[in-house]
Amino acid sequence: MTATAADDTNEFAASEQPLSIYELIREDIISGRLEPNARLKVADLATRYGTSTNPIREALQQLRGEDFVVMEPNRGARVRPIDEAFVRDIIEIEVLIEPALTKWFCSIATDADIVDLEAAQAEIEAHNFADPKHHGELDTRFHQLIYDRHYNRHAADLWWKHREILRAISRRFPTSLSRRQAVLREHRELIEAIRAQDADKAAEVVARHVEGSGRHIIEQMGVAKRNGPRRGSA
Amino acid sequence: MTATAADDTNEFAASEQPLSIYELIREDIISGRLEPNARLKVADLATRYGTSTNPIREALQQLRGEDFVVMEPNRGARVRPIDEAFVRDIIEIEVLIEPALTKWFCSIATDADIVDLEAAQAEIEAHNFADPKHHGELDTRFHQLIYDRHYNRHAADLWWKHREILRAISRRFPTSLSRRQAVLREHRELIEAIRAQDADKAAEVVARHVEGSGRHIIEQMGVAKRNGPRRGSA
DNA sequence: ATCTGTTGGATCGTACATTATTTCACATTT
DNA sequence: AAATGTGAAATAATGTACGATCCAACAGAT
Repeated sequence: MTATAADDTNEFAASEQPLSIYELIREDIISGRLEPNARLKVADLATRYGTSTNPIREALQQLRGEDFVVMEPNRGARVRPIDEAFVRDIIEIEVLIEPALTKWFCSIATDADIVDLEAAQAEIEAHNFADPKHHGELDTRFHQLIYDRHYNRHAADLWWKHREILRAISRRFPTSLSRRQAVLREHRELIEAIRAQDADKAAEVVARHVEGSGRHIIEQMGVAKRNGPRRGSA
Repeated sequence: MTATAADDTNEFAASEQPLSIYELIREDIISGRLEPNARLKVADLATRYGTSTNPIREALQQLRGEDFVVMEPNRGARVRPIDEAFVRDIIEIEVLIEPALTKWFCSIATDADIVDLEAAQAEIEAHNFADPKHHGELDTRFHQLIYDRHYNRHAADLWWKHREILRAISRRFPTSLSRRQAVLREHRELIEAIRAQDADKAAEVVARHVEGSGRHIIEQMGVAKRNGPRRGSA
């Protein structure tokens, strides 16, 4: 799979080839334009994307296979509702996988790779969390440098899929100041560990990084829920 | 062995509702009736399952999302070809996930759970690898006792999916005598570790178990390839 | 107020049209 | 004459339209 359409925000999308219906719906789910638990009527989507219903149905089935959509017989499809438990489940898997991927990267990293990582990190620090969405893209690119060339495509794809889901969520929440500091610190620690060829240290840092990221997202979700869905004044 | 497509679903005959097209195709892929890399023409499948093409197309899309089939634009679908690298990738992920699941099981296992595990193990030993397919079912049930109640549904589902793929492959190969011994020994070790509440030991045993299982499958695949490519419908 | 028949809407299955690809005969070239 | 390029027909995937079926909400009657 390896959908390498990572950094394009489908605005200049028409330049290459028209994205498939599947990709369009997927992007709309990840970006939040189609909200979690939103009903997905094939007729509506057909008019929305200017096609007939059959491509919509097939795209939804594929998305169901990827767990982005849930379907009940004769009752249609909905965007997968994402709750704290779901995020926790994904994070627990990533805490296992990402350190393993990182360890291998340590054994093949070159000077050029270190330079790339430092450049990506510099961009993150320069941007300094100004825009949550853009930060998400930069942060994804940073970690992608480490995982993308891994020989285990299955594991890398799994990371990517989880990453997109998490990005879709964290996009809606602010990043606390303490979390920002931790992110920057852990990234720097990670680069240092890789440079020092200390695979165990790098794995430990990544595990802590993922764990902390997940905890932060879950906390933000809890805050958002306590403050009530929409309906601001209290 | 020709055909016998009809009676192969006997074990689940109690199921009242007719299986969906998706489930039928999926079963045919896992059971090997649809061979790896086989071309999947919607028209053929439509006549095969006695329906029109649309349900077939949607089922294939879902299976694509689950990575059971691969599709190229305008060139149709094929059963995912499974090679050694693919198995290795899955095993590497399982080596990470299964120990973690097992550790948690240690903390919640009851006497009744131990009894169930021993009963499942007794069945495996009684059967003694007489029929590869049946052994696969028994072995799956053994491990399922450990993973099925885990709170992390995502991880458990991932295990189940990988398990089905591996079962589909190993079903075609014999189990070497040394591997058989190892399987039984490791299962007993695992039960003992759980009984002794030694989570680390249990995790270590499981990691070794998965690793060995994967290595064995990959070796068998290599043997099969050297002994000449399969006869088959192409 | 609960139950039942009706109605509206959406999903699901079938048939057909369109578009792309593969195949194979045939002509051209070396 | 063998090899290769061309093009038309066959084959199969993709898209569109429509009828059948199922479910949910609602109106009216007991």
